[in-house]
Amino acid sequence: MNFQDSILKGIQDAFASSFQATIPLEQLSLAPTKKEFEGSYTFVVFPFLKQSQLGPEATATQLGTYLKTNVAAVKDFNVVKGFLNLVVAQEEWIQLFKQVYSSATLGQLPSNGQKVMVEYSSPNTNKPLHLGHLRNNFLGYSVAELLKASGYEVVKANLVNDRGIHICKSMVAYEHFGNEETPASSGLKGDHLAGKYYVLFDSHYKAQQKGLMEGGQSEEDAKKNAPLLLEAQEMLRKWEDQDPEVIGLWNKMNGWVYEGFAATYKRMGVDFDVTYYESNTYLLGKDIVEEGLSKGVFFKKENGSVWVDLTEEGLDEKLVLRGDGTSVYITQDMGTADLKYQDHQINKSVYVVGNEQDYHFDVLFKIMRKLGRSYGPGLYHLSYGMVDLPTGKMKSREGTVVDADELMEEMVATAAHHTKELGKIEGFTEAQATELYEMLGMGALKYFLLKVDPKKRMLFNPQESIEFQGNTGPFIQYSHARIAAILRKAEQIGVNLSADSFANLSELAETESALIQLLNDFERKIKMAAEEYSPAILAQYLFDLAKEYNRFYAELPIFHEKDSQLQSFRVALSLQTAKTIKRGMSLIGIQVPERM
RNA sequence: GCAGACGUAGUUCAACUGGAUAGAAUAUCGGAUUUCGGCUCCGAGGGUUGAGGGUUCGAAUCCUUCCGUCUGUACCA
Repeated sequence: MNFQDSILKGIQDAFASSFQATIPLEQLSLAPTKKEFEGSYTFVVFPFLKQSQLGPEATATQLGTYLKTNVAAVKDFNVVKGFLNLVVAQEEWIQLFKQVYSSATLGQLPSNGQKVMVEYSSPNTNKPLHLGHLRNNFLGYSVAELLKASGYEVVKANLVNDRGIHICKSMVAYEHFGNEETPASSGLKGDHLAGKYYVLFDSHYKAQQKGLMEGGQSEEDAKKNAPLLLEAQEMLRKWEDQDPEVIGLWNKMNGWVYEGFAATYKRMGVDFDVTYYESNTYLLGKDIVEEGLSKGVFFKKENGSVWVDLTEEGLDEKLVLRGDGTSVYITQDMGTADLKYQDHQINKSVYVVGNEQDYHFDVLFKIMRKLGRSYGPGLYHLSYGMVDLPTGKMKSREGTVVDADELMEEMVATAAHHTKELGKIEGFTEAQATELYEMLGMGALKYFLLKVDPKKRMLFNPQESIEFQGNTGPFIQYSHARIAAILRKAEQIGVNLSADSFANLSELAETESALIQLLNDFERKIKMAAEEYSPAILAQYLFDLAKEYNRFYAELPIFHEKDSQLQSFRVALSLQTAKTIKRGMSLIGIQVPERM
């Protein structure tokens, strides 16, 4: 039991003895004290005035008096209005630090026996990934890692949209204009090659429309009748009939795309335990429609189409199967939800998908719950906001998308440029330098995209994202490298790092206890970030930790400290901070260097 | 039209879920350092939390009415 728990227990006892009131422990909580006031933890008494039958100040004072005499950790207290600020005894901080310092499982909570699937990325195979996908992938990866750290067993899944009219468009264009071009012959990454033909399709399609309209057709008709579109539709039919030639081309082009994606994923540092392909799942879900009809969850209209009535839940009636018996989007999603459960017996299922699909997932989850699925309550849509550019909205058709590969390349190049300018890499081999640039460039990018609350729409500012100062990834990476330098020196001169070496320490500076307080908060933050599916919570924490460390570093000497206990303690504190930063950054997918 | 999300220093974001004088970063201005790393640290200015009303001891947060921005509302995926 650490002293926070003993303080809470003390408050509970104080209510019992001073006010004859029983308050469940869950209702009591401590907040960190604002820095303008003296103390480390604050208890807010307002909510408990009914139990105390006294005014706020009197209640707080009575509680404070009780705590000071009965709880060892509480050295002193002060009362401001209804806020009881508690000053923690120095020895308690040192005790707490020893506890944190000796933990063998830093940043890993015990298993909770639950299994969760996190589906993210989910690309289309007709074009390369862009900035929006970066947010999706970084979020998905990080949330999966956070869930793992907070005790879940995690399955990372990718559902690839590898079929449909958009893929056929790329294929049709390739047939017309491809001249047997391949990634090898063109020097293009496979996904970029497919994307090139998707764009070509669009421009030729538009030209045909224009021609038809000049020939007298309405815009609407021209869109429907353009030969290229008809060809793509015909190709989709052939694909569904398993036409060998079409399937052959489809396999060939998708193969190129997967090679391209593999390279992109590798650089992004994300991975998957399972990959689902829509070409395998798009026919699923029809049996669920039958099930829903027999359970009375769905109903049939005169033309044979099947619907679900969600008006009681505040939504509309929603189609789940067309009149001709063919599937719609949500039909296969129902099927895939069941498939995921059959394959992995998951308790929870997280979908990392943009917020333009809020309505869709609302409907899907309500249906699965109505059908009584055991995993129904565990369905969660991690809905994230769009990424805007300073120039305005991203639009693929207008060519204002930011390509993921290009952006990553640019970030790494900028990191290289910055680092060379600062000239801190003497002694690095070429390979080490390259590795460092990669770490810094990707760290800057990931941190920039993850530090914002996922739910919120965010602005991507290219200039600001590659900054190395302020609330950035490289600032935190720098802090780690700096501590690593200290640890190297400590080892060299043989500083004793065992907890015993500072056993009799009794005086701490304020920045030291503040650091301990932060270090102790690590696992709570992991838990919070996992529960809210928000890597931003952890990112913010790591920034605060790095800042607090830098303050400590600026204020107190380490190797110039004469007292060997203090010196050992400060190096140990540095070590613990480095470990925490390293582990925390890994949970948001960022690596930290030993030197930079 | 209907539904939902959002609106916080010049800018980009926080605010531990209703708590204290709304905090960081950045930019601007001023300062520090015989130290183990000047990508560091300290300080200053900068706010009617879109507007009004309500609930509460207490509201950026909850309710309500406006205003603004965005998304969704396909027998598309």
